[in-house]
Amino acid sequence: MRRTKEDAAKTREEVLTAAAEIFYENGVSGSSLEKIAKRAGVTRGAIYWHFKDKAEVLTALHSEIRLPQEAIVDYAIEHGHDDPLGLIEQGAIEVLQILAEDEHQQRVFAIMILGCEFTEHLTDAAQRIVTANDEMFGKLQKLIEMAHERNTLGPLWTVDAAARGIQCSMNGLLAEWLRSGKSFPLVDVGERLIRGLVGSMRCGDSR
Amino acid sequence: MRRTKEDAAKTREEVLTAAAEIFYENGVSGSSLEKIAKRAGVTRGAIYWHFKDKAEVLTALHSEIRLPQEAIVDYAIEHGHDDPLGLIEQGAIEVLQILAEDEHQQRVFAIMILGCEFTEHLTDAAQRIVTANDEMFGKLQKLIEMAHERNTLGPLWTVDAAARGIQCSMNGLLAEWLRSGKSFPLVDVGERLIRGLVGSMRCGDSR
DNA sequence: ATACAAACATACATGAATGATTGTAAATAT
DNA sequence: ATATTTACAATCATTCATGTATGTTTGTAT
Repeated sequence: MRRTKEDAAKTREEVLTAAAEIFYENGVSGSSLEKIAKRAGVTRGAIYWHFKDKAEVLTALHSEIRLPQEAIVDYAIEHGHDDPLGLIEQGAIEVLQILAEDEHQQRVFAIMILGCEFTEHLTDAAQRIVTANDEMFGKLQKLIEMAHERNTLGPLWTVDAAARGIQCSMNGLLAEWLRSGKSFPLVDVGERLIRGLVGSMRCGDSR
Repeated sequence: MRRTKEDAAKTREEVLTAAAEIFYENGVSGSSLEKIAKRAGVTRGAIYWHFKDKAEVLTALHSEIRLPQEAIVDYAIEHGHDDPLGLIEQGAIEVLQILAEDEHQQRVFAIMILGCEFTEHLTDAAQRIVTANDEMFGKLQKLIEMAHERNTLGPLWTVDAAARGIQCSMNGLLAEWLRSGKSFPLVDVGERLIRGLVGSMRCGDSR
């Protein structure tokens, strides 16, 4: 029964893959470790060997992927700061294109925002999303602050409102897309949405 | 112990209020009927008298409030169709102002979109939200179609993309606001967001 | 006044999920 | 070659929520 280290790592991965599927199908609280184990072709014992409990399985899934929020801003930072608003626009579109192709990321992301319960006293899993969102907001703020300093931010917008607006629209877009079962073209809608929004933030285009 | 009809209706309301609180604090699946009963000052027996099970409590909560999506479109329909885009703008802002004042609606709405799990095979509770969203999308489509026929829809947008864009942005705005613990001014951000978006949809303002 | 039904409370049975414990075969270290 | 640890499987006890069944009190109709 005892396997080599590579085998162990493989079963660990298989458990995570199975967990992503089961979580996606039944929601986190609706998924028992028994179901996950059965799907992965092991027993609960194997899961308890690799992970402390269900929460740790979720955490492991989360740490596997990068949130779109993080990716958008990283793109902007990576590509210089000549035109902050343009960078946000480009970054967002890039991220959407990548995410639209990656089914595993879609599943995990769906679990994070749809199959997980955000309550008043947050679970640590939900807390990570909140934290990532906050960080992303902070970075967005800085980028838009730069646009503001260069007088390229239209009169309709404040720095904070602009950052929130982008954050809300992007998260809402992804949430709706996943919730609707990907019933509309993500990149097409997203591109128009982000162009329209950022366009309205540019000086002279405000109204 | 037996109370009059008014007393019964009162306990029913108290159960629903307690349920909203408990669901909001612990999430739907994390809430037992025992907790709800204790909070309401009754026993589980009382809950089972008024409702079939936990799902029916949730359904009762849902049917109490109107989704913002529904309210926005109804506003537009109610106020004539001279300027469809303007009506959407006004309607959205109206709805935000009302929702920002009503704590109970906020709680129930938070339960619906954050404290509930959207899975692959949806629960009937989640299904209702999806359906309501779809209906709202259809109506939004019609409104924007009218704008399109009057040639007031900018070249950046298609009818479908515009409807999706508004839907995603509004839902995302509310979700972020609630998820962040109402950490930013909803009406202020929302007003700029919807003005910016709708502004970009108007002819001549597209880019 | 009596009979019945409404509006609950109380008690119990059931099942599911969890966490812990124990068993064990194979890999690895010595 | 032996000891030890790894990587699980199998079993078990406990908790916890649910659903149901039954009991009890009080309105209300006749």
